[in-house]
Amino acid sequence: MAANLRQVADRAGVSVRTVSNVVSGFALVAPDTRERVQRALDELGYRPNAAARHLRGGRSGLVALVIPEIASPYFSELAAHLVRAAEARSWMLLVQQTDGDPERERRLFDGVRGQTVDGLILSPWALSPADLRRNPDATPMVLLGEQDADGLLDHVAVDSVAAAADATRHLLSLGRRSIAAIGAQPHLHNGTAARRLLGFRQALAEAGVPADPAREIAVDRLHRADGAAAMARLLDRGAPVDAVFCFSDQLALGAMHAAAERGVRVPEQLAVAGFDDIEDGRYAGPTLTTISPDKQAIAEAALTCLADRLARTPYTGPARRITIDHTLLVRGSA
Amino acid sequence: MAANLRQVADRAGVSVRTVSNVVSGFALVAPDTRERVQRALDELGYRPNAAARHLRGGRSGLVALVIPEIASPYFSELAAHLVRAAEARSWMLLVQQTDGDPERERRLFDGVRGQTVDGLILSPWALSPADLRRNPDATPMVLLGEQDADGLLDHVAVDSVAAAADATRHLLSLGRRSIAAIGAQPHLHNGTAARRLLGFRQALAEAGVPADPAREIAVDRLHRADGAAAMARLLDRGAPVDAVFCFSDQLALGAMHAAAERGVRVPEQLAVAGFDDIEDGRYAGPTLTTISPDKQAIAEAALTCLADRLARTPYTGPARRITIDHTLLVRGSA
DNA sequence: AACGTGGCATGCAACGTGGCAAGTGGTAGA
DNA sequence: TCTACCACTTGCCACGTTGCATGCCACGTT
Repeated sequence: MAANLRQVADRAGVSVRTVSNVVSGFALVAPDTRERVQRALDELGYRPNAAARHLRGGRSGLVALVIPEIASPYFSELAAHLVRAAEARSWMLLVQQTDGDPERERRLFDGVRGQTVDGLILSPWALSPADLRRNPDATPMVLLGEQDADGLLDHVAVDSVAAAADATRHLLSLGRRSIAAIGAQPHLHNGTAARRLLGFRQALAEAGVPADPAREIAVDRLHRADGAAAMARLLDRGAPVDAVFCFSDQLALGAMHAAAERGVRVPEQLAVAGFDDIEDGRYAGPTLTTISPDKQAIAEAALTCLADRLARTPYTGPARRITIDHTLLVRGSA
Repeated sequence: MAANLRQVADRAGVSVRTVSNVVSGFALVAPDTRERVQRALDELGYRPNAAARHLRGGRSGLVALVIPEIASPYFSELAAHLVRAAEARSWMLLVQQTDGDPERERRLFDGVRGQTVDGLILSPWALSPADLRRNPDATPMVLLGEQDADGLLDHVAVDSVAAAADATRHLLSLGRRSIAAIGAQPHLHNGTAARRLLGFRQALAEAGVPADPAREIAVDRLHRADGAAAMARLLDRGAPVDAVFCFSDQLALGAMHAAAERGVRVPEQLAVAGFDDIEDGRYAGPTLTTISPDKQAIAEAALTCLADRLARTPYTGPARRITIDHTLLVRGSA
């Protein structure tokens, strides 16, 4: 097995080049020659050598996805869409995780490229805009989320300001006025958290509800445990809270868990809204009201960006900033 | 950028071969030469060309993970461990999903190999043992789960019979006697489901509880929705059920959801146990009692198998069947 | 009969790297 | 002074593929 073009060519009595033409199907080959070669291909079980094609053609057929954590439901659901969308474009998806570590993030950001992958889909966590701008080679790259790199890089994201405002307005529409936000990340260059906080504040301001910094809870990570801890802090402080907008569903699920542990009823005493529309939220008790980004559209848009950049290499056109639709899904928790 | 050995060699005033020696660090190079070359490497920002190395050396540094769904929490958590374990061995992980489609499964099983990846980690869903045995090239391969391919392929799995029996015995120890099982898959060549059913039956038999086929519910997939539907069928039938062992946590979470919808209290009226120990279970209401497989150990074992096979290619030694430890985690649901 | 054309097939070269074995220059010992 | 040896360096080749340019042949035209 592992026959190469030369062996197939010998067997079919033609040149290597002709076999290559048959395999790629593009060049001009006489029908009977084509058939003879095809038979040899089948008999020997020929499979194109990816390494040689990569070396010759400069394309690996690989796209890297660099994210904080693949085990996080939002990212694993997104990865599922990306794998499918990539397959439709004859790409395969390489998954790398940074574990939220800036050093690893920088290393992967620099390292995965180097002719290994055709493109890079990066969800930055701690990298600063300055880090991001430093794109040493011409590897096409798309950023997920709103990192505000001065519009120099392709971005795909929902409008976090609008979405956060939508969620907050919904909580306001329920008559809640003591609304907290969980998920601020002032210590990170994380445009996403900052923009969700902005949308939250805007909606409160619109409704004439005074901002209360004590109700804006920062978290280190976006795990359930962080949401639970934040909720616990909020409740144990004793200040009135009748609703909470969490910047991710994971945070929201953790927050609901902490509320349940303290006997606080959701949604009666505490309305909870999340962000991401992960599957768990649909089965939580109560089911989670959330902002649903169109994940399939994100995947499609990201790959389209890469494909476009790749088509005209080196394409140094203006960065694209693609905004993806979102929906407010009202369920049981708010 | 994208300098190659030749350019570095020209700059350093040495031969390509010497630069290669410096880069790989293995051969004999005079200290001052090494330093000079190193400077040229740094100045030009040299990065080894993955394609050329792959072509020359036959190793791509890639391992493929072929699973039904990356969005499924069990698999995404496992993938997280695999990415980390792979990185420790200088491998990168390529993720492919079959969506439970036998045709795609077969295609990926055959197709990903072909010199593209150094190894294959496969979690078969619908492929028959006969399909699995047909390993056309020598690409090292590890199976996750118990597919019973006559011991011809490397396997890594927990002992599903023992684990299912452990979970069932726990339900029995609570005094429950009307115990159902959700997750049978008689229509698939799925050794895992079959073995969990076997363990379930064994534990019942040990306790002298008669087997009741009507309490063994089959499912098509392992999603929450399947668990919810199965639970609904079970409850709506009106036959007494005071406990249920689900073959996955996703099924269990769905089942708990369906129970809650019908006002059935867990664990008072219905004890629920799952399998997989996914993160959601730790935050469900009530928290989910489950069998916890050591996922990190699975990841390590799978990669070790691949590495061993790869080290002595073509290693046609006997297949290894590695059994991974599991623990029963007793939490709120049972 | 010589020529041009178009359909098809082929040889050469190169992508960047690393194994192999030979080559270089210098030093120590005979 | 010659040789043997050592430490270091190098040229050549092959991995499998595809772009390019060219070769060959048959057929129809002039």
